Amino acid sequence: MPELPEVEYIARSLDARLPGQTVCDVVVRWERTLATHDPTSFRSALCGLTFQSVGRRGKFLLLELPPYWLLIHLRMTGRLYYCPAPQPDWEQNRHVHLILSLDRDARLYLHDIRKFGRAYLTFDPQEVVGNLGIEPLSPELTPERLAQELRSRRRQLKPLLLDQRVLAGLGNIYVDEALWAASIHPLTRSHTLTDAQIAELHENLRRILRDAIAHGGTTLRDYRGPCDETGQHQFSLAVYGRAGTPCRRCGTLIERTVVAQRGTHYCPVCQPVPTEGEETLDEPQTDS
DNA sequence: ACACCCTCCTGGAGGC
DNA sequence: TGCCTCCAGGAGGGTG
Repeated sequence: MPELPEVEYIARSLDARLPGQTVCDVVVRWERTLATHDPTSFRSALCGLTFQSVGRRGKFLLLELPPYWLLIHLRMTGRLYYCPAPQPDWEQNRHVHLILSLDRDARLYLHDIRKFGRAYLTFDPQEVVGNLGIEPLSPELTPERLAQELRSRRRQLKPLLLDQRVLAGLGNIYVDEALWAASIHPLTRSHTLTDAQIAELHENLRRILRDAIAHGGTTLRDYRGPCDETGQHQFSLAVYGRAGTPCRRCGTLIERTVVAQRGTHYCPVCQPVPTEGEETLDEPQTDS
């Protein structure tokens, strides 16, 4: 499932290929892929436009096609595949829902087994990504800013970190990895973290995201880069998908549980369950 | 404010 | 071998 590192890798790869290319034709095979248009208006809006740049915001790909922006969210199983010539296998693939024909017969395919991915065509990207929180790798995300985001809420840490309105781009894999690296239990209440824990979380979160980008992302099953390449970060995972295997730090078997309807992987020794005492101490006031 | 559940989807895995 | 059921989960919506 593409999260920040995978989307960042895809954006960089496409930014080296798409700028200067003009859209010659558009084929929509699954209408609901289009979040903002019907196939006819989508096609007539895009045809003749030229790519200017490709970037990322959270888990959204931002494809600049003046005067429009084409925003793509890959959700669970979405893939973008670029090739300099039409590929019969891809043209006929039943999971290809969108095909852009470019200059010199190049192709950009949107492939999505579960059909959750969405494409948004807009003049103003803020209409789509305006509610996203801070970028985890931005210089603005200092330990102090992270502390402010965490302490202004009283939520379980895992669902908070997954909330795109707070931090933009984190998904299930990297949240589990970051919490393990910082030795924090996923159910810990956000306002109970110490300065030291927040510093650990800040540092490890950013390190893991940078490593994963450098590794071309994590390929567990479906993820591929725009040239069909797999990522390599799956070999560096400490907890995600490792239930029943030894913790890389202490040797205890990694456990899997469910938090906020999401599979959650952690080390029961390195990430001890937060004690109830902290919370009751912190909120002694009761309703009257 | 926050937790919880449902919906969208399909392929893969497990049970028998 | 084959059929059936369950499960994974990002995001948005509704409910309590």
